Amino acid sequence: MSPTEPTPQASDPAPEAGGSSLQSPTLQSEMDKRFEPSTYEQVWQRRWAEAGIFEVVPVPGRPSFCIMIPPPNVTGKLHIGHALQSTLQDLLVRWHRMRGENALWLPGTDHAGIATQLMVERQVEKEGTSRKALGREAFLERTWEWKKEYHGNIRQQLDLMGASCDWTRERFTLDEGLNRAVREAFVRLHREGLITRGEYMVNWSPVLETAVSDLEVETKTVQGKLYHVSYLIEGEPGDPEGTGERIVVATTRPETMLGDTAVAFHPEDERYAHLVGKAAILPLLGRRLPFVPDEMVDREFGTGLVKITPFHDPNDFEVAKRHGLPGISVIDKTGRMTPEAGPDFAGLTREEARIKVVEQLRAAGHLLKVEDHVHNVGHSQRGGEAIEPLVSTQWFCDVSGMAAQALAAVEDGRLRLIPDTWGKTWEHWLSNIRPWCISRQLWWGHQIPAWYTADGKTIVAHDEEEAVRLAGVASAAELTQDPDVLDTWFSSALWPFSTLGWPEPTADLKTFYPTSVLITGHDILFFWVARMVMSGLHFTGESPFAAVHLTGLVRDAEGVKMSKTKGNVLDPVDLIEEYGADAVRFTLASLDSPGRDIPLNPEQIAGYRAFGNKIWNATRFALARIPEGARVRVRPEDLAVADLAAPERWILSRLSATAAEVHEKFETFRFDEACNRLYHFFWGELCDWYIELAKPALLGSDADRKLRPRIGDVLLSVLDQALRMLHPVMPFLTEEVWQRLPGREEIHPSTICLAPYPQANAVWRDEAVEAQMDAMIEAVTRVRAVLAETGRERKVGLWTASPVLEAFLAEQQGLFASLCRLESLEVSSRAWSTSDGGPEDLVAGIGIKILGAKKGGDEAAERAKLEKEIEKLDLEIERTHAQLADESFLAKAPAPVVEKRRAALAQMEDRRSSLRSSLAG
RNA sequence: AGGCCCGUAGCUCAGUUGGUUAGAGCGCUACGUUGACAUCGUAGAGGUCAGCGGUUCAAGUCCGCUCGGGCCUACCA
Repeated sequence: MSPTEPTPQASDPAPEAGGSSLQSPTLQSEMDKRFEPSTYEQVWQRRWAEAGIFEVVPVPGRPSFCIMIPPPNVTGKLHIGHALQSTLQDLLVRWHRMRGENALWLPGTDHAGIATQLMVERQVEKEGTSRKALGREAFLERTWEWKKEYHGNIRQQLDLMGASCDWTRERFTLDEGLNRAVREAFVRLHREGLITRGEYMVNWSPVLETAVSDLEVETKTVQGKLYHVSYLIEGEPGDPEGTGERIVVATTRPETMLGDTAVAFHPEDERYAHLVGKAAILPLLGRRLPFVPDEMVDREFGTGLVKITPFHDPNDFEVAKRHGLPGISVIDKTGRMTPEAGPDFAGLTREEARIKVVEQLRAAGHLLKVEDHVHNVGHSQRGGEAIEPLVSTQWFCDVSGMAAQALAAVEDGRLRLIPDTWGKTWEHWLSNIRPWCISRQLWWGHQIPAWYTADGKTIVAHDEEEAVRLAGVASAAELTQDPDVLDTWFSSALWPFSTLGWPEPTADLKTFYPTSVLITGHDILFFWVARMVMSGLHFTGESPFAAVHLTGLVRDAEGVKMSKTKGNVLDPVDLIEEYGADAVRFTLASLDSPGRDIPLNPEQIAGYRAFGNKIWNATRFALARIPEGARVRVRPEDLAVADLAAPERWILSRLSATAAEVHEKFETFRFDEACNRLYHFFWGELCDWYIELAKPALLGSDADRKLRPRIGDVLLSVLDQALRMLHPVMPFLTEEVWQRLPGREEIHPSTICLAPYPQANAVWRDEAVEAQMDAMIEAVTRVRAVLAETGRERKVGLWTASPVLEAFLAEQQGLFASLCRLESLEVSSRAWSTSDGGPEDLVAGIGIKILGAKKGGDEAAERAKLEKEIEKLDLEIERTHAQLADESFLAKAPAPVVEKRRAALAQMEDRRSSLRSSLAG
């Protein structure tokens, strides 16, 4: 906010800060010529933590803003994608904090069931033991130890990034409170009939030995084979030789034929209608396979006959259900063949069995041909091996009703997806959703709150005590708890409210729920976002956040996905070490444009580090050169524009315009454009122009200074507000530099983190001075260019037909000359004549005449350049003439557009005549 | 198989509801070091906006098709 427009302030210093400045040791020393982020970044992070300024004590009456961190894997390491997401989350939370809101960024970690268990398994295997040998209790103890050991890593890395999380509210998906929420959710869903236990076909990972959900299966296209196998048709009873008729089925998985119980064909397939009531004989095992007609079969594919393996293929499972066919398990949970596969195959792996089945089929003359065949095979996302569809008893959650709710929430705007192109994907997935298999045969996770009695009853309860009561047994000893744990995403789905104390109606829940925005990668839209929305709507009646900002994937400089095997992984910790966290943050934020992946080039980070150096040095210059007693001004009357010279009025106007734009860009999650505005304001407008315009007064005599009242105050105040505007993106540098500004303690006594965010200030907007300055800037640039090209003596004449502009130029004559390093400058109201010699030009209504003598230079090249420029103008003038002669353009285009074209035409014609006289002279 | 996104300067990308001669950063070229910054300054070169067709007074922008790249979803044995 600007000093003129007070809003609720976060300016009350945290008690620990004691109202005094948070001193950084580096503040004691002179500012070095170069900035060195590593000298102050972590110093500030520690100071801020010690002062507790990110610990939220909600102030009643203020708006709340809350972001839940997408909890990283507790034993993991932050990758560059986390760095991007953390940057954006921190940016938003710092922005809202500076706007005086109750701004909470709640950190935490995820127990990440499979991933963590695998890591610990690998560790104990290195010690020569195994998970199973240790037993559940001992293994879990090891896993908790592991968690404790690595837990601090995530915080440390977030600290490096400058994350302003409230660590007093940190949560872990397996901690007591969240476990309570998980049990509550499970019991409620069960009592509503949405969670059930049953025997169904699931995606089984033989390596992990657990069921996984549909989402954890990745379909990969593989080059496989299609085996054509001939089956004999069973003869009439009492006819042991059979009819001699053969049929041919095609399969990509011959080993599953050992579990076949039928052969299917399309009900309308004339070729096979006569087979109804008959059966085929399964080669190798001699099992009788009835023929069944079923719509599932595609008549065009293969022979139009499909072998049915109810227990090892999801389609076949459905067919078998429809026709009452039995199923036979021939593959077990470790991926080996069962005794039911027959003595020749029992104990073999799936792969070995395939080879042996094919061998035996070939030997028996049943293998007709083998074709190459490209098909899709589901693979385990974690284990990497082919998923085995298996029938097993699992817990399922019927999410169809919740999915409809989630769909509606996006449709009616309670939840915004950003960018909104994700709406279609959202709709497609949610309207085709299937029951969610939520049980996992793992140990690390939330154990399912279900108990079994000796006589086979299932009791679902919040805890053992309740289970004993409900079961009507004497003690827990008579009950066995389900050994399985819940899918990790089941607890993550509750994250936005379980972290705030749900199911208890806590103060935090009231203050911060629903949360404001979720920032995460689009890769977990279904895994996590959709499930949070579903459970949020179901349990709280509200979307858990008002908006989801989905970021792209961070790629390498060439746009290639980062991967360890390619060796193109950029580690945020390394990048911070080399460039500083602020530069990394600025880069990531400025690359976040909607719906795009993010190519990260270290050269670009270096560019933004240079920007940091620019900020550093601009401040260093200001502090060294401002007049005695100059200070940051807070109140508007201290910087009344009426007293100020044009450059001061101009930069304050630009500052105000920038604040308005940045506000709009942050509001709409256009972090890239906000960063670009900030960059261009600071470097392009403040440094390149305003500071240059200030130099004659700051470095010159008292007389020079008299012409520029309050110049020091203006420079410091603009710096102050620019730093505050930049703070959410570059927290460390802005704090380090801002602390040195005299008078900044009136903005906030201890830290920029709690200083108000600058807002547009209408009294500073000055369209007239902006127009005049724009014209001057254009003219200065043109003069520099002409002088550079022609190598003339630096003597220049300006003229303009506009009296207002002429007066302005006359007033700024000294500055104009200094910006172009001119020896002399004349300003007049009339054009110079060709006889005055020298090239001329006309930009933004200002005529330019070079009055200085030739000092050499390539005359032919100059003429060629002029000619080219005139040619371009000719073309454009001709086009514009044609357009303005077009009746339909004049009739249909809006008047302002026509007016603009007319004005443009006049300008182009004026300019052309100027350039022509240059050529003539 | 269906859906989505992308194709703009050497590279990576902006470009709001269609409206001046299409922008930025990096890279490149020339010049510049009387003290904020060489992590710098000044200026410059560089684009038939993938292609074709359509709508419109007007298209990088809207529509259709084609080509090229990427992603997601999907049970064809």
